Amino acid sequence: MGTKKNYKHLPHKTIERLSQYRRALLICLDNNKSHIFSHEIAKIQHITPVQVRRDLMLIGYSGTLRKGYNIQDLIDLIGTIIDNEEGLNATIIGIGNLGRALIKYLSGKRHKLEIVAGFDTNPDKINNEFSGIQCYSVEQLEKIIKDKDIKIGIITVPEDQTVETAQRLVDAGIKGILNYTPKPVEVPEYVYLEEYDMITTLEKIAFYVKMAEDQEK
Amino acid sequence: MGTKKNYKHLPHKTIERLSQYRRALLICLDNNKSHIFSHEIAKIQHITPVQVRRDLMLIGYSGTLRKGYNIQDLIDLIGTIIDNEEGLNATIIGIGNLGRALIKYLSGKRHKLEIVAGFDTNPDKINNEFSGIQCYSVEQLEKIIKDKDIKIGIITVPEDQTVETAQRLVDAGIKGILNYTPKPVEVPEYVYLEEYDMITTLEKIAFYVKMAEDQEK
DNA sequence: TTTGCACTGTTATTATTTTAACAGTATAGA
DNA sequence: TCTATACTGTTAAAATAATAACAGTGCAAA
Repeated sequence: MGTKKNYKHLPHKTIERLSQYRRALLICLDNNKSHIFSHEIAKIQHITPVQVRRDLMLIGYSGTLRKGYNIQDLIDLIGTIIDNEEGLNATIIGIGNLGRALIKYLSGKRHKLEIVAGFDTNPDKINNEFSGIQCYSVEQLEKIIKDKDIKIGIITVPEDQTVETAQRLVDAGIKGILNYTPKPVEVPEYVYLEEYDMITTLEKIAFYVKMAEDQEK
Repeated sequence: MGTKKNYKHLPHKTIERLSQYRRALLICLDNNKSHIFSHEIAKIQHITPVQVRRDLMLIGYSGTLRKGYNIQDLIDLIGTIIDNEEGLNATIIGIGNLGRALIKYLSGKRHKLEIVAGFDTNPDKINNEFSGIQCYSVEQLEKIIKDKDIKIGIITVPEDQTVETAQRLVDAGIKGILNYTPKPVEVPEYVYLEEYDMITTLEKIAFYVKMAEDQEK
């Protein structure tokens, strides 16, 4: 009777926060802390302690009264929930400034989630390494994705190549796409798609800054 | 009785979508379309037509039956809502790969929201231009922010400089901060803060890819 | 040993966001 | 001129997410 927790029904927001909790916990671990209180996590994440406790309740983790949560245990548990046990390989298509920033930042950070290849059309970049990641010609996209069992594709190509790139990724059997270009793409429902346009975030901030200023008057 | 719409109470999610609608509308405008249906916008944004119509209702915009929404008018209206009439200046601190990617992408895209300066500590970068944006020494941060009336700061510095950078921005009188580093910061409540960690997005995708795979079995 | 305190864990409530239902209407075609 | 169609706009309902309320508990100080 495998009564393994059914993490499938965790709220989307909780998933995001679990990732953020882990990030914070890893920092605390580096600082030689062994336990942490819900209100400490909450402060780092700019949320309430209740929300932290509620999230942890949902994943079935119990802390110790007056001592808080064991940091290492919690990191491990979050890992079993959001990480793929066998690891998951990702690739970045478009080794421009953004692509290189991502490679540099992501590589080596999470051993269950690795960037294993980059792609570009520029001959100066092809066959070079960036932060230890090999850059291939996009012509080899399908082959490398298959060979290296890549499941997630991060699109950082110039806007006019976005749609074609996404299509090739889908055809190559990719399961998740993160599109950092401002051009929206369409994918079959079996591919998980996340689109992030930096200008949207910026405009949102601008809106609330404006609102705050109007308030003052 | 200035019954100007009170956009202050628009849902957060609607604000985000308005920015995205405008992005999509601008593309359609380039393609010489004059009108667009709610279901067309919806398809681009991967949402339902109902949600589009509801958002537009909230901002008080009316389309034409059987003709849809006038693209230019809608772009203009969204502009009056999310843009600051006098424009809003922003700056990027940290002209590494990510900073340069942002400058290149954002500069010239929205005339009411401009990157007007960059900052770095590297002497090779200081006093150079990147995509037309002047890079200054961080030593001049406070002065330039005041002189150029900068309201929004985008942090793309190395992780260990995040907290100090945020503090200086706050002290310099910045009103909104977008933190792209993985290190969370604290700001007073009068500063609007948005934090974005790319690894969170990626881990979220990994989670749902994993879920989909588990499903198959 | 008792009382207050500082935590966790859970249920209940409220707020927010999305989705559904449907009323209204101009156009096109019969 | 009647009817079906293809839209918009609005209200109602449902789903999701956040917050509040509070019960439980063990330590610590008196």
